[in-house]
Amino acid sequence: MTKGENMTTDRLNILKKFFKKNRRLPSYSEMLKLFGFSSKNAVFKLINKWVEANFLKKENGKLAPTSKFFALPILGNIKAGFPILAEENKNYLTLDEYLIEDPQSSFLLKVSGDSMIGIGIFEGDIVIIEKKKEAFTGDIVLAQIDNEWTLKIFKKDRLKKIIFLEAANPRYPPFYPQNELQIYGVVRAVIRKIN
Amino acid sequence: MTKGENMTTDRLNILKKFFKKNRRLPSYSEMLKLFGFSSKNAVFKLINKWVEANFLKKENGKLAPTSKFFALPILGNIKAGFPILAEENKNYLTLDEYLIEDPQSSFLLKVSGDSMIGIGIFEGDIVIIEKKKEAFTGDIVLAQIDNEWTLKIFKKDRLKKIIFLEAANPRYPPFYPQNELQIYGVVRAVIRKIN
DNA sequence: CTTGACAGTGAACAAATGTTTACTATATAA
DNA sequence: TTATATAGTAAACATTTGTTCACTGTCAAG
Repeated sequence: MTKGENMTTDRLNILKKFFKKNRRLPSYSEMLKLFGFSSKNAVFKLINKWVEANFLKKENGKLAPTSKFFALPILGNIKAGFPILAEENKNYLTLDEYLIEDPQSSFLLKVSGDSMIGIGIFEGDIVIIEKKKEAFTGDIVLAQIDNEWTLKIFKKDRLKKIIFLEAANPRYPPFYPQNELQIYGVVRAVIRKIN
Repeated sequence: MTKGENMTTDRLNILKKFFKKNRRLPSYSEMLKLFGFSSKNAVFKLINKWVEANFLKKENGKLAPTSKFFALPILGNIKAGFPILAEENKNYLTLDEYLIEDPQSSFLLKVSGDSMIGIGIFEGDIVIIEKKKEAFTGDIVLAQIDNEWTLKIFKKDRLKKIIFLEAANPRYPPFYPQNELQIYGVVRAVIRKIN
């Protein structure tokens, strides 16, 4: 990596920090100060490099970050050979884009209880739930049972045409609803923050 | 909720979709078309309402979304009483902001293997790793053992002054490093996408 | 009714925007 | 050495920006 490349990566990081803080890109005049230039044309050329490198894009004459701008590098399998930390073979992932397909119909839920430990959902975890009223066998659903809310595994016995809810913890028995069953959504992702 | 409020929420959703797609806010002229106005002043007034409602903010005369703009509602405990889906008592959370404190020193890793199933980290999960070379007892670390990469629990026996790595799976024995131990980072979050 | 708030139109405008052009200095490669 | 690409300065400019002011129609409350 040459001196110049280091320079532009540094500046790209400055730009990323600005966006993280302000949730927008700075204007060219703001970048002047940000990068320590004294000519807007210097900014102009720098921006165009980033556009070519696909960190930014211009449409309608407006500047915007690309997905690459935000993305974290995702490294392959843990068990892959030695050079997993190498610069090559990188993939990128933006968490929000990866996890939340439709923000309108999604919400988060903080899990309490241990009814789902069998499939790795623990107390304190956050689950992303997509609002919907139907589910398929195997879906983890948010349902209302006896005026209480729970996460359970939705099961449908096709032969017997019976619907029931199962916990992922042997200590809890399966639940067979008497009448209709209120399903509010299905779990699309599990998130656990450590520390 | 009145007709008017519905109107503005609809338009806010249009704005959110625009941002999700373009990663920037539209200009007032773009909003003209977006919202179906024919006067920029209509946009101006609408924007100011959203600024007051803290969905957007203006600084330096520049418009930007707030954290509230992106955030998903987070609903309280599953076992909480009936009205957990009510509009009140809402909290909001932005995933990227919540999960990634320092994007510069973080990367993602796709987990393979079952050495961590005991603490709910499964094959296919994605872990967010913060690059660092030191760890505390109990940290889940990414370490290099015998030219192979693994996630293990870092343990320090204070009395014996011994460092060792533990799997969260009884099938794997603890690892006692002969010489020095290469630690590359510690796991800060676990993410599992379902479906 | 009247009144006032609300939602929007339309035009005008200073300020800021991104772009272009011409030029300089520095470093790299032939 | 010469040539050439790179990184930046400086000034000029059309276009677009967000804002302001004056005005209109509509609807609900007193």
